[in-house]
Amino acid sequence: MSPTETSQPGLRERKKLACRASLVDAAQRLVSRDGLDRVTVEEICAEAGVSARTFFNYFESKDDAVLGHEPMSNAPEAEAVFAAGGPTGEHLADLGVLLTSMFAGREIDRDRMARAMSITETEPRLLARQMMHIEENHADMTALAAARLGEAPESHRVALLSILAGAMMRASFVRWHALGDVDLDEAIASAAADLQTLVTPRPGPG
Amino acid sequence: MSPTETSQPGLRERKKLACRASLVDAAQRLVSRDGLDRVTVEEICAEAGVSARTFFNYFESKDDAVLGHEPMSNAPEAEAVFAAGGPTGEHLADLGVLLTSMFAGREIDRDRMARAMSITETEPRLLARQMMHIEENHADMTALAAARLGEAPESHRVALLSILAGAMMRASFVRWHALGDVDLDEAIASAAADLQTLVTPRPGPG
DNA sequence: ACGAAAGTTTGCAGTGGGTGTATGTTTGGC
DNA sequence: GCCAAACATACACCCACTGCAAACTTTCGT
Repeated sequence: MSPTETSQPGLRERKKLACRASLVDAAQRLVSRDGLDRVTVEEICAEAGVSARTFFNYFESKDDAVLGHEPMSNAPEAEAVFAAGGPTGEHLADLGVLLTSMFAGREIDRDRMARAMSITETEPRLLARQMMHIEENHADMTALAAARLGEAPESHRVALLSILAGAMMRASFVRWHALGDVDLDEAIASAAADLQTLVTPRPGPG
Repeated sequence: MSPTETSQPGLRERKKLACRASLVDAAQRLVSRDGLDRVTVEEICAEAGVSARTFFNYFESKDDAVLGHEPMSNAPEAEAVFAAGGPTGEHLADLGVLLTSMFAGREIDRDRMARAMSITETEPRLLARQMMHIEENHADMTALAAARLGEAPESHRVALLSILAGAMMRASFVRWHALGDVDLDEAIASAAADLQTLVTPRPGPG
């Protein structure tokens, strides 16, 4: 048998990926059609062909399955750059660069992410869940902000920068989804730029 | 019988208020002691002396009871000022003023709010819930932002300003809780000011 | 190729949050 | 005192989610 290049990660691994993907797809399809709380986990599982118990081996909650949530990857080098004063030196722009790096590696499930955003627009609960996931990195982000500002993690300014990072993340996603088919990078960059003009004093038209 | 001035709202109303308060107190006390998901609704109800079904006549969820959540009041005049270009003309500062007005009328349950913040620090789920409540006003805030910027509600900049408002709100609460015994107004104002210096280009030390 | 070891799926039984409904019990107006 | 509206309660129920232990499947050493 010729070794297929996709079989590199082993059969077990591939099966898990497939199962996970089919659960996310089923969840998104059903919820798009019927609404978040008119779809039960059992229905999703029937659609995907696994048992309900297995569902919860993959996801902590029904909501997570709809969002297709997986823990966010971190980018050590980009974080070091940001902590050291960032590429440009301006907080907002550098925050944008940092966010971009965090999502560099995963061009895979773009459509799934887009569908999650769509559903989120009509299901506030999912938004809360998303922000909770952003918050999971709050500790890391706070450490990063402390390093960047050269202040203690308890500093008010550090907390502020950390919260700002979360807000930028959210704004970027919203914009990315609104724009339709641009790269996430562009959405992040333009959100950062617009935010900069918004908060800069005397925003004259010229 | 001399009409006591406190009996103005009627007995029924007073009883409801008392019941609600005692539920919040019981929830906060038990959760502080044992943790959010080691306390059942039944325990809270036993402590407060009401039935479990009644609990859900007051709160949509256990989490809401712990937060003591009630819908946010709006301040029409302050909103008009903000929409018209705000007192100072700078977005961040005016956002601060607006937030302050929104919380002007309720000095009542300061301690309950403080306790909710404390518990939230160790219970991420509650944070998500809080942000969801902030989000309930998202539609209003978006309309307000659109008026202020003179742009359509779908505008990117409008979305940005609206998200920024949410972030400021959160930052203010965090700061208010961290500082201990300052007024909410001061916390909001100083958060707005710090945020301004953070995002202003070339933040030199002098 | 065989079998042990490690990893996964599944059924089952249970906890607890949350809701609809039907039925008392209070409150306020008359 | 009496009636209607508001409220509390009990009961029955659905479903998300969890721990446990028994299958089953991939992997790996030999």
